[in-house]
Amino acid sequence: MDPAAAGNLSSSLEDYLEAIFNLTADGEVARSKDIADSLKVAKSSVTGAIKTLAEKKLVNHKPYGYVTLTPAGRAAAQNVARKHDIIKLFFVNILGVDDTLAQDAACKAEHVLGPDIIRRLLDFTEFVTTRNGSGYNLAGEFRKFSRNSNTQTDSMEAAQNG
Amino acid sequence: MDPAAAGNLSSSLEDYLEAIFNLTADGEVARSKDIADSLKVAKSSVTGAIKTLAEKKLVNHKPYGYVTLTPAGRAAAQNVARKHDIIKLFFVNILGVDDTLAQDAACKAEHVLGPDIIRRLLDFTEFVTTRNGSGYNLAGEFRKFSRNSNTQTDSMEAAQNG
DNA sequence: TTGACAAGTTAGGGTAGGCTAACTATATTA
DNA sequence: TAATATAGTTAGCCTACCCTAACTTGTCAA
Repeated sequence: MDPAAAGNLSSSLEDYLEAIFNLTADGEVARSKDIADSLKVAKSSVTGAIKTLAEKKLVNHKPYGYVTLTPAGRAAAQNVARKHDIIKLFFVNILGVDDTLAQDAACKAEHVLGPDIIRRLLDFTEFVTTRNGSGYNLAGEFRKFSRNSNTQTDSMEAAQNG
Repeated sequence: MDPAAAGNLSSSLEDYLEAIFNLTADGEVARSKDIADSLKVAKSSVTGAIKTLAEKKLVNHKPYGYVTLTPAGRAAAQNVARKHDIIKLFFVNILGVDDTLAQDAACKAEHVLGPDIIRRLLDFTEFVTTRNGSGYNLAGEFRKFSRNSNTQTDSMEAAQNG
């Protein structure tokens, strides 16, 4: 897991890596077409990204063949995927965000939150969940609290949502 | 506050708007040089961004003059600044993140979190703070919980931090 | 085994955003 | 008021991504 290569990845390249990771999770190989579909980009964009990732030794690829992650690529992808899961879990389980929205937001936030904040977010979610087991349902109480304080601002927020 | 103009701003343009907002907060005018300094970009990059923002009617500007926000620009900037504050407050007051790190992370996250999540984050911070007032210090308890579970992973995270 | 269709690549172009260097305008100050 | 320093602009270049269109390769079924 070469830190020099995986350390400075753009959001875009992290997305490609994550997509390959998800596509190959069940032992399948990733094909260019599937990557394009899952990221909703053109096939040629995938070719370009794969080329860049291959130069960084994060994926294995020979022309017209499928794509697999190198150990370094797998580590980097796993790191992104882990961030994604932690963020989404916090959004859904603690904040009570709708699953789809949480998914979308996690896809973006995963590229901007560093390891310190991610660790704390994970710990916090675990902390609240643990306390929850020991009698008091903090997330549930927050749900009630939240419902009361937000009724008339929703339409204005919906208009801003992107 | 024209939603068509302010709705599709890039992270970069939001940063410029926010910088102008902060520079003009105390009734001062914003000068190109100051914007460049605060965003750590070249003067010519500011000129280009200002031109784009002026086309979108978000700033007032005449060549070699200073820059002010239009009502629409002020609304958009305020929205970004508000997001920033809410995210940072959550990081610092709830997660116990260091101020500088929280500031940096908020600068990035403010561009990717939508209004629904921002509202919930604000509510949640308020909820925890309110409960805190009524006897139980949740954030403080989390601080203790967090300290115990993280001692040996820190060096590895420091290496990844960017 | 050979078309035909699907998958992948290449070529070329567009936008956004950054940079440096050189120029122009403004402000300061001797 | 003229010289100089600072601020702002312009021109030109670069990188990162994305796109479409056209071409090449691979594969599967008749």
